[in-house]
Amino acid sequence: MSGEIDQAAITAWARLLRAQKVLLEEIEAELKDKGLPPLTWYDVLFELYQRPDKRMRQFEIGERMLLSKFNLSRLVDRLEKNDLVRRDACPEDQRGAYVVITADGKRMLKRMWPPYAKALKENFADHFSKQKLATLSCLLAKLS
Amino acid sequence: MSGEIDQAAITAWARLLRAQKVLLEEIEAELKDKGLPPLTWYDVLFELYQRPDKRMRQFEIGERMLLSKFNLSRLVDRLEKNDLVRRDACPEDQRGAYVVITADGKRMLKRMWPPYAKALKENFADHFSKQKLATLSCLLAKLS
DNA sequence: AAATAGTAGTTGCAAATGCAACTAGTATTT
DNA sequence: AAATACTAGTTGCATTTGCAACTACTATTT
Repeated sequence: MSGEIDQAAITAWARLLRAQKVLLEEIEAELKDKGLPPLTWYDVLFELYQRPDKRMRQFEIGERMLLSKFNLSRLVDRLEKNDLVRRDACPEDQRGAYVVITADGKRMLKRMWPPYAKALKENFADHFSKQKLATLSCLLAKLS
Repeated sequence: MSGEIDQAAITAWARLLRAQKVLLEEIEAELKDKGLPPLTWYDVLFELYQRPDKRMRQFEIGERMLLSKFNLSRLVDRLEKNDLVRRDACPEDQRGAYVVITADGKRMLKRMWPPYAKALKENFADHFSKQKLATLSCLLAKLS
């Protein structure tokens, strides 16, 4: 509310930036090490998997993942090329299509989770008590 | 320490990811809107500016900013092309050079700060009390 | 002091990202 | 029902990132 920004805020921001960067790199490295695709693929597949009908419109994925439509368009291309998703006709709106997770996609999700979880645990979860995790989570929620 | 990763940890991680993404986008948008270069440029310039002699070896910048040497090499190219830094000879080690911030570089730093600070304040600092900021900062510190 | 290993930085190439312009369909206005 | 505005998604192009191979120098071994 006041004019100036606090030094404490800058420090916190710097740490947030750094923490996330390190963590992301660890996770990506772990996935790559196992010959698996990048984290973004997991995110898309997981979003789809969560849905009762295992499908979403592209723009819905974009909203959830905060991804621009042009990038998403090509990300879905890549997933499709690897048979992890399929584009199904969308009778309700002929402009777009449903992105549907395939059997291969579900398998990939299962294969990606263990290394993802491992990296997350070692580099993130294990550094906090349950109590502190809750606090952190609660604080970060204020930003969304 | 235990085998499984906690749901609370996953949620916290998801929020961290999301918060940082939104924030970064806001900041970059603010800079772009003012016709200014990306945040990474600010970071390099600031690292240099902080030094008593206003210069650093490339690998030092890389260590501080967690940037790979090849990306850094080209980032410095871009900065140099815009006269924001200079590469000075390094007599102690002929393999590399000193990256030095120029007068233009310092000016750019000053121009970039207000929009950066504004975005940071509005999208981050203003959402927290001093107390909560300290807590957040302290928690994030555990990850470095 | 020659040989070997290691480090700093660059460069070519492939993949990913960001942007603007575009196509094609939907919704709203008149 | 024609015209206009809007939305979903794609594509071409420029910039950026990531990787591997490379050059050039420094440090360590023998």
